[in-house]
Amino acid sequence: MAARAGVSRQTVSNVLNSPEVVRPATRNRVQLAIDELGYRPHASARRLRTRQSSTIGIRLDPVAGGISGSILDRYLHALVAHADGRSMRITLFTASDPADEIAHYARLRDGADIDGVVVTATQYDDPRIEWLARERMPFVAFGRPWGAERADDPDRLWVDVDGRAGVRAATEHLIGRGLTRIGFLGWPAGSGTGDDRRSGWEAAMVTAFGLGASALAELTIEATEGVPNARIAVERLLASGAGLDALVCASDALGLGAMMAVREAGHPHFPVIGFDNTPVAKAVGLSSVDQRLDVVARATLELLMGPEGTRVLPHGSAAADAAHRLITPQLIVRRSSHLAPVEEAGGSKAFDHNEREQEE
Amino acid sequence: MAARAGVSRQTVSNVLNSPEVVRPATRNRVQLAIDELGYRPHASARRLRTRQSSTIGIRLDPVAGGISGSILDRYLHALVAHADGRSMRITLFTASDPADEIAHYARLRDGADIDGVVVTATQYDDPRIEWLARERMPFVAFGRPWGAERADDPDRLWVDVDGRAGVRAATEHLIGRGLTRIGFLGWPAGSGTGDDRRSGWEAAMVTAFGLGASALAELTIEATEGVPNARIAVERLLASGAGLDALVCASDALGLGAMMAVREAGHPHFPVIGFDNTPVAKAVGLSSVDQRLDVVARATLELLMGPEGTRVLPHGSAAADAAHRLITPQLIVRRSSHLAPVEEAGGSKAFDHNEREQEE
DNA sequence: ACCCGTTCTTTGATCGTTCAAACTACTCTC
DNA sequence: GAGAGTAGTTTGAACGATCAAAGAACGGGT
Repeated sequence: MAARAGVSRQTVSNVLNSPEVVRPATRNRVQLAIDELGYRPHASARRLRTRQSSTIGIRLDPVAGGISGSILDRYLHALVAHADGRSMRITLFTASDPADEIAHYARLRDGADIDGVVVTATQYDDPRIEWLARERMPFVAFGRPWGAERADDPDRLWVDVDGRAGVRAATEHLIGRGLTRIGFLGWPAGSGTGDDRRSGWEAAMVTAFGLGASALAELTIEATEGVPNARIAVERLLASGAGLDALVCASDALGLGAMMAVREAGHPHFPVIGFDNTPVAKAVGLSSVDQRLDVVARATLELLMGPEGTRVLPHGSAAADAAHRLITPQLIVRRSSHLAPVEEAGGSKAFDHNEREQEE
Repeated sequence: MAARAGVSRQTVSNVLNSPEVVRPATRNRVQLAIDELGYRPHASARRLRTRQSSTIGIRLDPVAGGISGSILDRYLHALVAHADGRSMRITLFTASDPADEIAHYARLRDGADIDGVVVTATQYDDPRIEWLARERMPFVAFGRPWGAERADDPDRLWVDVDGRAGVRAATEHLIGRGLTRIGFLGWPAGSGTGDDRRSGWEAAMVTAFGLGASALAELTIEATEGVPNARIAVERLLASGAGLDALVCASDALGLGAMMAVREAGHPHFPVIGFDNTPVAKAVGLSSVDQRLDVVARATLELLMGPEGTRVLPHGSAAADAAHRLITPQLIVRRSSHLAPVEEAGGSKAFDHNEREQEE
């Protein structure tokens, strides 16, 4: 015990946890002894006494096949960095299905291993979220609850990226460059995220050109996620001779597939924009919409722990207007959308000037 | 306390930790009470008493730019899964540079937050490894210590992937298909990993065709990591009219760039093979060498905790022959290397039959 | 019956912290 | 100058598990 500074253990504890109650002179003396002896409180002892693990659990996805796998990765990185700033730690687990994941939640909570969880890859009527809410366990979902259900229930915290706004910005960027027949390559209707993104394109096209439903449908292509699917779909489209000026895509995988198809078909300047700003998009020069995962991660912790707090808030303590956060993403313009013969619109879009740096 | 089964706390503890010392009848009775009450030991209390955190720390890289970023991700996933099987948890941290990373090690160790660490992205004379060895903190490096230094020091545990063997297998696969002028697209000489991979190609070429140094040099292309760099280098090569039959590459990024260049130059069947088997390779049908990160992760824990153990072994307790593990990777053959007009060699190489499944 | 060795179970002590209450020293008030 | 109030510090207890040693139960041999 570092009571070598001639004070009691409790005073040491106070210096570390509530410095303001300790007289400055004493505080300095203790601090000096701490530095000198290199004393660090024993984390487990503290956690035992305070009944707080200061740890947040998150499931590490089994690398979701596609190239967008790195989204979670980047989000996780930002989350860990911000958590560190709040003296929180992140612990990982893996699960094979939602039921398994719930079992992990229960196990980790019962063992006082975690104070709360971050839920990713949310689905319609997600059983995990229902369970967490029922058990009154603190959590934040990355992903809105799609569908009619309680998206504004203050007991179900969530953060999400405003895909609609992002795709709208991408579309308007192309419109601003003088293009008119801008297609949308998205997933089959029915996925919340996909429909949301498409709605951004739709809004931009309707606003700019007043298109009707049939015109919009004509400009829409569907492909399930994956580079080859997109490639095939776009090849087919090109073969059918549909006159398109550009493509906005629901993901970088779709964007990459589209780009490969149009380039091979001999259109080196045909503009394509993806979504997610994955490393691959950067690598191949594909314009894309960046989710600003750093901002999302910060918002996640703000919901879970309050704006400045250093501990996880109890379930159900959020104000109605502080229970959800929708982050506006940012368009990153690269070669794939400004190589073209069309004049540069000179807008205020972000440019990616680092395009070649820091490849490892 | 679950002494509701009519026994003392210690007996409950024994049922959980050393069931063999408890009489079966008692054990069953206690187990029943445990299940019934849903009792879980308080992890922090146990950790305080046993002076073991049962936690391994690992740094989460700031997403290393390139498309190979997902390597750590997949390794991490496997590591977490295996750790769970040994009742271990993984905790993450981020660091801006080696010194910062070392500071994290010290902090986490002094706070009894971790029992050991896994070190990734190792370099020549890695300061982190020197520090860990000096402090006698348990650790395993993912990556051999390149250079002359003590690669066989039993105090410096490491696992790595045998890049040489992987590239050799890839090259031999092409040779088996009747190709002869097989080039190697690699990073500039001087990186341990890169030189190791090139040596596999060299070995295969020398064995098959008895090439000399100048012939080998003629077939070697250099590009720094990154899709565009590879693309440019290969475009240049094609323009210069060097007659090549196929390309083996040091990474998927190089492979992807090469593939884009040869496809655009009108060679849809020119075989290309990458390395790392990233999701992107899978997505675009690029043959690649898979690092078998699951095996690497298992080996990591075996070095850190012994073949079956459930706790981290003290530093320096490894036998000389159990301190390092070199994992042989596996060639995954896809369209990029077997579309060709050349006859299929009918070898025993692994095929990737899942190519389109489970894209999210 | 008695003692003895085994096998199984219980009892105190302890890990290192923080909580809650008690104590000390000092200042202020009337 | 006695009592009340306040700021700073110390003391005992507790968090919930495991360790080490002591105690109880049970057969078996003499």
